[in-house]
Amino acid sequence: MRNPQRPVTLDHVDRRLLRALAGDAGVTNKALAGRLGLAESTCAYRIRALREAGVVTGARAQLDLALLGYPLQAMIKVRLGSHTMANVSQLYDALAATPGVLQAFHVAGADDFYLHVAVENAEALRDFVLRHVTSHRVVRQTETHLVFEVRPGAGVLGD
Amino acid sequence: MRNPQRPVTLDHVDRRLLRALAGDAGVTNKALAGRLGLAESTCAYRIRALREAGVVTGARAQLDLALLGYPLQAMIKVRLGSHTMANVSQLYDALAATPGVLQAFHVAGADDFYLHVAVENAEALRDFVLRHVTSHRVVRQTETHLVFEVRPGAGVLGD
DNA sequence: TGTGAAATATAACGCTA
DNA sequence: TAGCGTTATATTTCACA
Repeated sequence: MRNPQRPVTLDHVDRRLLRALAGDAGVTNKALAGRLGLAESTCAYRIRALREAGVVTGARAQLDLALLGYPLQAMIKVRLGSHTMANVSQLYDALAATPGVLQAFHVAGADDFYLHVAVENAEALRDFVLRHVTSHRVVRQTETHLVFEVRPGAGVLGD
Repeated sequence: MRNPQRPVTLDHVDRRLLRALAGDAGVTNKALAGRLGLAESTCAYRIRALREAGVVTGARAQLDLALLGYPLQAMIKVRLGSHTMANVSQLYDALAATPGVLQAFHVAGADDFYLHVAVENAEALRDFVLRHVTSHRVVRQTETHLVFEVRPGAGVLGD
């Protein structure tokens, strides 16, 4: 690991490696090396270096949420009535830890949090909001928007 | 692969496997089997079955965006002036493919898209909005909110 | 960059409950 | 049907030249 504040300098090969790994972390070193025209040993070395530098922080499996029985997604905007540090961070912890929450964004503006959630159906969504969001005293208002679709973006390195 | 519409039935072991893989896709089969108390052959078999069932769709490396030089994140709400199918899907394609976009949400409500983006600094954020969002004719209005922090949620399986 | 040894993954098999 | 243990083969990883 390195100083997490100072940006790392990457060359073109690093960028291509990161792009490839961001798209498919399961790719084998052999395949990657072949695709980029590197020796396998070199490719493995650079990937390890990127990991040790902290640029690659881990890998997560992507799940088909609909197949798992959670075909409905929503974005829930949460607005607080009180913004003491303790209130905000405690609620943030609680919301992020609630099953069904895919991501919790703490944002600036009129709303405080955006919760991206996946649920079984409309009824489960209503229950989620009532039981796990508005049930917190500090929550003053919520606004729930159905998510038609989520797409992975090009990312900071482009595609 | 299976019929992508019909939910799969998972037992408790499958759930634990998916939770583990969602948190760290890089874990070795040996370690996973040991942790869950399975034979390595059984563990490998079940993981492959989950993959073939389409439950696990892939794996993505997580990058430290600040270390890469993109320490600033924002959520940009995008509202269109015309909602023909062609307009919407074409803009969606263009926005998702724009470098800097981490995720693009197509949502119901007054706003049409939420763009989660990462940029170098405030100036880059302004340029992003002007050059890649409001430059599209069909975009009527945008609203940009700084993202203080993003947390991975517990996910549909809990943590 | 290349090499080689150790660790690991993969896939197939038969056996069992 | 699912789990287990065992094979053999392929692949990855890592230290070193």
